[in-house]
Amino acid sequence: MKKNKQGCDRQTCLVCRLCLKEWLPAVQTQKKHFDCKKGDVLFREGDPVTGIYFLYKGKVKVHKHWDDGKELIVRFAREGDIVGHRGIGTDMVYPVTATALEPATVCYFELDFFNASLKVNHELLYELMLFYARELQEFEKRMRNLAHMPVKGRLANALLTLKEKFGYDKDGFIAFPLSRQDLASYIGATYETTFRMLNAMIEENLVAVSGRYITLTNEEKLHLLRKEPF
Amino acid sequence: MKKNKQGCDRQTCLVCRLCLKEWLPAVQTQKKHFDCKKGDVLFREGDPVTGIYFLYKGKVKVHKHWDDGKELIVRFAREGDIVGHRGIGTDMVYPVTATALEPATVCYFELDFFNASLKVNHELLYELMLFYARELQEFEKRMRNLAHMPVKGRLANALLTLKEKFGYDKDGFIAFPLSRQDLASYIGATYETTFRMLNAMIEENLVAVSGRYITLTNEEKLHLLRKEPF
DNA sequence: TGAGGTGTATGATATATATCATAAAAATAA
DNA sequence: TTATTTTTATGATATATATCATACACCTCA
Repeated sequence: MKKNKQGCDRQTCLVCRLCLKEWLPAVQTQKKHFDCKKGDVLFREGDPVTGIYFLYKGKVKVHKHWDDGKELIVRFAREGDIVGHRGIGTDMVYPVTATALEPATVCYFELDFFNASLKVNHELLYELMLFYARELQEFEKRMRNLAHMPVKGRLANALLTLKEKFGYDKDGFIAFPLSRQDLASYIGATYETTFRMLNAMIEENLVAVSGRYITLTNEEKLHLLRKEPF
Repeated sequence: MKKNKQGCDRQTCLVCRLCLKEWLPAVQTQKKHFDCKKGDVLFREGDPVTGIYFLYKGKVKVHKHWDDGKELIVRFAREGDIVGHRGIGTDMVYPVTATALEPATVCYFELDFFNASLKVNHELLYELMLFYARELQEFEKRMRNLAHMPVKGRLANALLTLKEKFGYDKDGFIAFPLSRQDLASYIGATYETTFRMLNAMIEENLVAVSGRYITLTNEEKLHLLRKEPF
């Protein structure tokens, strides 16, 4: 991960978008930019929290480890998304690791400055609060699914969610390519089971796959697989 | 759930504690109080969000349902805790149900007033944001545990957490009595497995049980069961 | 150009956990 | 008090999912 000199367009991240214009000059001087290549780690679980990142370009996975080799992917982030906010509010160590899935550029704020920004910019603080609130809702749902929904349903659900969140690319595939392993870690299952389930879904013509690219060919049936309790 | 006339001590909930003193008179006129008895539902999953609750007295479980009969208990709340904040920020329907585990009294704010309070009271908003942040961290951890940790570990972990959070009562039991079923729903397992695991832990002298009251007799070994990856 | 890693692909087997069935005990209601 | 529901208690069985083992295709990098 090395310093980037070009900087950003000053309108991608929450801070640029929601701070008072009087505060923006401070933002410009404090903000740092970094480039990282595929596989680079922005921060690692257990590291002391130094600051907050905003993804300016590229894709990142945020994951939590277990027992060396196993992981749970907590979230996928893309352009504009905040990363590292999980470090706020507690132990001052990141509870997760963030790894670039492709070459990426990030905006970075040191923690003190970010906190100062929150104190000064009510709107920013409010949006951040809402962001947390929405994430919390999403996680509780995923958690219930993990507890009660079978792997196939979780997979269907994950694919629908990815499609809703990232849309299709020009070739008609979900604009977020994923290795089978990452898909498995995201739904909280092993590689093998995920692989088999995905194959089953291909057989049933629910999805079609080209390498790491996936597309949904029967959304209705996929919806049935993630049937809600009510 | 019926109206309570006595009111509260004006220092238990976040709103009372963190609002500007100029705002407190408004708080006093807007705040409503309710009494509810064991089993009463404060709000139900799917209900439109009308407001925010603070527990003034008693204990409440916050749970999410699946497939009629199955549930996941998302959180236990006691005096001073906020309940219903999960309704903020999205669909405007509660994503969870809140049920009293014993007779309880709650302070209630209509959503509009609560939002106005957030706009006016920076400190309140900041604390709420931090609260969400901490909850999010906790949930991600629980989610990873759900994905990778066996039931026994999750049970050990839950008991340790409950003890840390609620402490012991005067008889030396965790000050939060729970039915086996609720314990099971909390760790995301069936009643039967939870029951057997708890029995195993009693055999091994890790815990002791008296009805719905539990105490930890060997915390060290319990800690080993929830061994962290690093 | 080969070597070594990483992701893909499948079958065989093990096992943790859910499910089903049933009953006693305890709490709550009538 | 009896009646009825809820909670506790256990055994037998089923099954979803993990684990283990192995092979091949495909990058990439030295």
